[in-house]
Amino acid sequence: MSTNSRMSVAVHVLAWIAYDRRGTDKEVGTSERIATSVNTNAVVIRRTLGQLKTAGLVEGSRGRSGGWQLARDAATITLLDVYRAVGEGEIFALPSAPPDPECYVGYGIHDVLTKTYRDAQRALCEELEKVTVADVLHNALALYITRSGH
Amino acid sequence: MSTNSRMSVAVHVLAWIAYDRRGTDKEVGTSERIATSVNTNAVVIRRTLGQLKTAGLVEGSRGRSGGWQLARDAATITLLDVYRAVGEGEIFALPSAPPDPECYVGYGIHDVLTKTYRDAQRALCEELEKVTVADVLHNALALYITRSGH
DNA sequence: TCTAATGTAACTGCGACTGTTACGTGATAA
DNA sequence: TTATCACGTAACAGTCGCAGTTACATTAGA
Repeated sequence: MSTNSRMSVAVHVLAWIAYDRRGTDKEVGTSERIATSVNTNAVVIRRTLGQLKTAGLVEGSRGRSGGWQLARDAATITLLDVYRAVGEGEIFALPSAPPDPECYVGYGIHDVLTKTYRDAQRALCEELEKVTVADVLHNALALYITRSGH
Repeated sequence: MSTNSRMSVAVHVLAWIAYDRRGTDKEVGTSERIATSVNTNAVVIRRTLGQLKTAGLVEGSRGRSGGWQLARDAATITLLDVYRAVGEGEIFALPSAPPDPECYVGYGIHDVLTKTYRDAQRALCEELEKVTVADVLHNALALYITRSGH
């Protein structure tokens, strides 16, 4: 499957912002700094942040000392929110060319598949809804502490 | 998301083969005939059938009067079998470039995401497992009868 | 007003998928 | 035995989406 990594980038970005940096020299979350952690280009981060902003998950301010903040508490942002924010659509695609309507099977197959896919995707979304950005951040930090020896 | 339509094509193909054509002039299921119903090229169908064959879902015979048959009863082939047969991989991808290991968040984020994705995908697979090729065929035929007036 | 950050257009490179042609291989009907 | 028919697969083109990058306008605080 040829999926994209926007979901992963978005969650990383949100977890990064959620991490409390008060008292450090990197207090302000800029696209440049976030890009360093994600290891990509700042424009990629800004594109993702634009989607998260449209979805009401983050707030950005321009100009000097601008940057990004969460619009809601990290514990209230689920991965389903993120999934929808980054515009992830259908997991399964129907062929671009419609099937032969004269064929007994072809006539209704697309409608049947559409319904089946919808059910499957609902199950996926319910699972994503169980996990919040705060969970992800917590688990990531736990790994940092237990594994890296810092 | 930029998914492919292999899953849809594969299910269509299996449902087409599962449909009982005894007594008709189209008794033998060839890639050419199946392609007509799916409205695509026969080679595309053969590629898909090759994967289904490898997975043990269909059996093909070559030569004159060759064609395709199901290797198992349609009621025992689930959409999860198909999903695996066509080599659908991960729904969500991680970025190709690894995150910054020096960053508190970047250090463990990929492992956390991987686990979360696995849980979500498991839920999806469980849903696909509930539906069989026989179900799809049955529902598609029902639509043909109730809607088309045939 | 200088500086630093966002917002976005535009372009490139890359890879995956679909569709197509072509041809070799295998098996059977005649 | 041979002609026919269907699979198996390589090879190629066209399309599309994503990721990365550069460039520049816009915005707003120090």
